[in-house]
Amino acid sequence: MASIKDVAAEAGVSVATVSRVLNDHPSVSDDARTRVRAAVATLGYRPNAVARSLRTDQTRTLGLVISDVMNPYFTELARSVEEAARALGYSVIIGNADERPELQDHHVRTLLDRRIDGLLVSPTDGGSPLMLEAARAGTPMVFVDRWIPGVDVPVVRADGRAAIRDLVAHLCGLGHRRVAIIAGPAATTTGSERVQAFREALAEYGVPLPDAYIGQGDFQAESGRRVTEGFLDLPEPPEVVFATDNLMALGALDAVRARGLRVPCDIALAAFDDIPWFVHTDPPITAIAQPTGELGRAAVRALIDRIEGRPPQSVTLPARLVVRRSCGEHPDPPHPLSPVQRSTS
Amino acid sequence: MASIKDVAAEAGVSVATVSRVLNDHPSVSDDARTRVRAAVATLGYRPNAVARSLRTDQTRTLGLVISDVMNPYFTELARSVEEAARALGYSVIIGNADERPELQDHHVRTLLDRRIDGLLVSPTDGGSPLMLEAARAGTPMVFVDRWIPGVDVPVVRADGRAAIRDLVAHLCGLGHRRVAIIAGPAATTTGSERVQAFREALAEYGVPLPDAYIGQGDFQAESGRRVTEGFLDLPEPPEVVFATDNLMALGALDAVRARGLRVPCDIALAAFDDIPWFVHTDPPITAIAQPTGELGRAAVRALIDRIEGRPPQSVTLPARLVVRRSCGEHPDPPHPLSPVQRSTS
DNA sequence: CCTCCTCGTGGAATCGATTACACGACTGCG
DNA sequence: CGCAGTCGTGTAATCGATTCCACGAGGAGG
Repeated sequence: MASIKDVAAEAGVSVATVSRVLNDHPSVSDDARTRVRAAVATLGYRPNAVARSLRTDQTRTLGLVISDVMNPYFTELARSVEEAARALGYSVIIGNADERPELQDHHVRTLLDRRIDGLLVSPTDGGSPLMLEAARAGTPMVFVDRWIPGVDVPVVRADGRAAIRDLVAHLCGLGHRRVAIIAGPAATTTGSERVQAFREALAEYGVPLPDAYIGQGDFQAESGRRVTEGFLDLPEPPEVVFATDNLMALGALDAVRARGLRVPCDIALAAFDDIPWFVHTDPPITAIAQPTGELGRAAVRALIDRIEGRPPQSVTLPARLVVRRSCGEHPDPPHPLSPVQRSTS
Repeated sequence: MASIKDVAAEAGVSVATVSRVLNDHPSVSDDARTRVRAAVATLGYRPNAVARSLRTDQTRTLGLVISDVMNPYFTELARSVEEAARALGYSVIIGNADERPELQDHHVRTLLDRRIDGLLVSPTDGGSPLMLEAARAGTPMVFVDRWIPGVDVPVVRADGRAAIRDLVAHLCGLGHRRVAIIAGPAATTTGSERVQAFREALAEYGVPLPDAYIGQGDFQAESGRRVTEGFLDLPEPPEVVFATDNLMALGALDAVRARGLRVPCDIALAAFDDIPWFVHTDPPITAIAQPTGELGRAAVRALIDRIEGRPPQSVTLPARLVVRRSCGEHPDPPHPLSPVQRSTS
C-alpha cells in the first residue's frame, strides 16, 4: 500500500508538503497542491490512520460498551450513537458485554488499548475497578442508560418513574390488585430504580408489593421465563406481571403460553422498553417507551463535548407509557374499534 | 499514560528487554523478567495498540460491514462473528450500511484506512468499485450471506432453495394457488435468488407467478407495507404473501392489520429469516430459518484462514422451514409425518 | 590458556504520519 | 540598493512500539 513517501516522490515534493496538502494547511502553492492531488489520485493513496493516530494522539473513535446487542433497545441505541458520531466525524467501536462483567471488562480494556478518544458505557454491573480506574485516570467517559453511582461521569438516561406511575394508574384502573414485577439485576441502576418506582407508585394506590411478587431476573429472556413460572406456581398467582425489560417480557410470554394460559384474560403483561415487535405480538404489549434515538444523540454530544474540552452535561429524558391490549381492555373503551397503539402521556 | 520507556526506566532495563518480556520472547533472564513485570504492575502499563500496529503492520482486527443492524438476523450474525473472532484473539469493528451503498462505501473506506487485517462483507449492492478494488488489491475478504458475483472472494452463506421448495410444498398442500412474493433488491444475490427459487418451485406445482404478484421491496419494513398494500388493491389479491426477509414481513403484517384483515384467514404470510419474535406474533409466523451462528463462525474461520495464509474456503449451509400458523392449518389434522419441522410454541 | 559458542542485553533503525524550525526566494518599503 | 517581512518548502524530531545487530560475559572444549 502506498505511503506518504511514495506520494511525495511521485509529486516531486517532500513528505511535509504532502502532509500539508492532505490537512488543508494554507501555506502550500497551488502548483504543489495540484501535483500532490494528482499523485494521490494516480497512486490511490489513502493516509494510514494508524500512523496518524500515533502521531496526533487521537483516533477520532468512540468506544461504546453495551450490555446486550441482541436486545433491540440496545441495538437501536447503538445505531443512533453511530449515526450521531459519524455526523461529527467520529467512528464507533461497539463492544457487547452480554450482561457479563468480565466480558465488559475485556471490551473496555481493548478499547482503552486502542486509545479511543472517549468511552460510552452502559454498565453491566455496579462498577468494575477497571472502569473506575479509567474514569479517574481522565479517560473521557459518559454513562448511557445505566450508570455507576458515586463516579464523576455524566449520565444520559431516560427517567421511567413518571411512566411507571402512569402504568400503575392504568393497571389499577383496570382493577388489578395482585401485581408482580420481574426485576433486573440489583447491581444495575435501571434494575433497582424500576422496582423502586413501581413499589412507590403502587403504594399510592394502597396496593402492596409482597416479596413473593418480586422476581429476580437478569434482563435476559430465559430469566423472564423462569421467574414467571415461579409466579404461576404460587398458591395465589399475580394478575399482572411487569417485566422490566423487553427480553424478560418475551420470556414471560413464553412461560404463560407454555401453561396454556392467555394474555390478558388469564394474566396481564407489561414491559419496560418498547420495540416494534410489541405491536404484533399476541396480544400487542403495553410498554414503556424510551426516546432511544434522542438518548444516543445526547450521549454522543456529551462525550464529544468532554473530549473537545467543553463542559459535558448529564441529560435525563422522560419515558412514556404506550398502552396496548396486554393488560386488558378499559371497562369504558373509548374507541372499541381501534386495535393498537394508543399512547397516554 | 505510561509508555514502554517509563517501564524500562522503572525496571532499570532497556525498552528492548521490556518488549521481549511483553511478547514472551525466550531470551530474557528471570531476574529481568520479574523486574519488568513488577514495573508493569506498579505503573499500570498497557501497551499502545496503535504503536504496535504501526510497527507490526497488523491490527488483529476484523471489519464487518452488514446491511442493516436493526434486522435481527444481522444482529445475530454480528454477535456470532464477534464471538468467534474474540475466541481467536481478534476484535471486530462493525459498520452498518443501512442498505445504503454510499454508507457501505464509507465504512469500507474507514475500515481500510484503519488497516484492519480482514473484511467481512454482506454487500448492499451489486458491487461498489471500492470493494472490487480492495479485493483486487489483496485485502483479505470474505462475503457473508450476500455476495458479488464474478469476484474471487470466498462466500459463506445459507442456501435457501431447498427450504423454499418445502415452503411451496406447504403452501400448495394448504390449497393456495395465488401466491405473491415481496422481493429484495435485485442487486443483492439473496434478493434475486429467493425470487428465482420461489418461481421454480411454484412451477413444479404448475402454479404461475405473475408479475403483478412480484413486489419490489428493499429489505426494510416500510417497503413490505407498501408492496402489500399494492397486492391488496389488486382486483384479485393473492392468498399468500411471502416476504423475503423478516423486516418486510413485519411491514406486510402492518399493512394487513391496517385493512382490518386477519392472518391467515384472509391472507397467509410467510417470511425468510426466522427470529425469536415470530413465535409470539399473532399468529406465529411460518419462516425459513438460517443457521446464523454457524454462518458467523464459518465466515470468521474462512477470513482468518485467508489472513494467516491458509487457503480459505467457501461454505454453504442449508436453511430450513419452520412451520407455524400464519399460512393456515393443514386440512388433515395433526399429521406427524410431515417432512418439515414443526415448532412448539 | 585461548578460542568459540551461547546467552542476555542494549543501541538504533523502522513503521507512516505530523509539525517545529530553518532556510532561500521574493516582495515592498525606506 | 539594502533590509525586513512573507511565503513556500524541506529537514529532521517525534509518537510507542518491534526487531536486527553488535557486544560483553561466561562456560565448554581443545
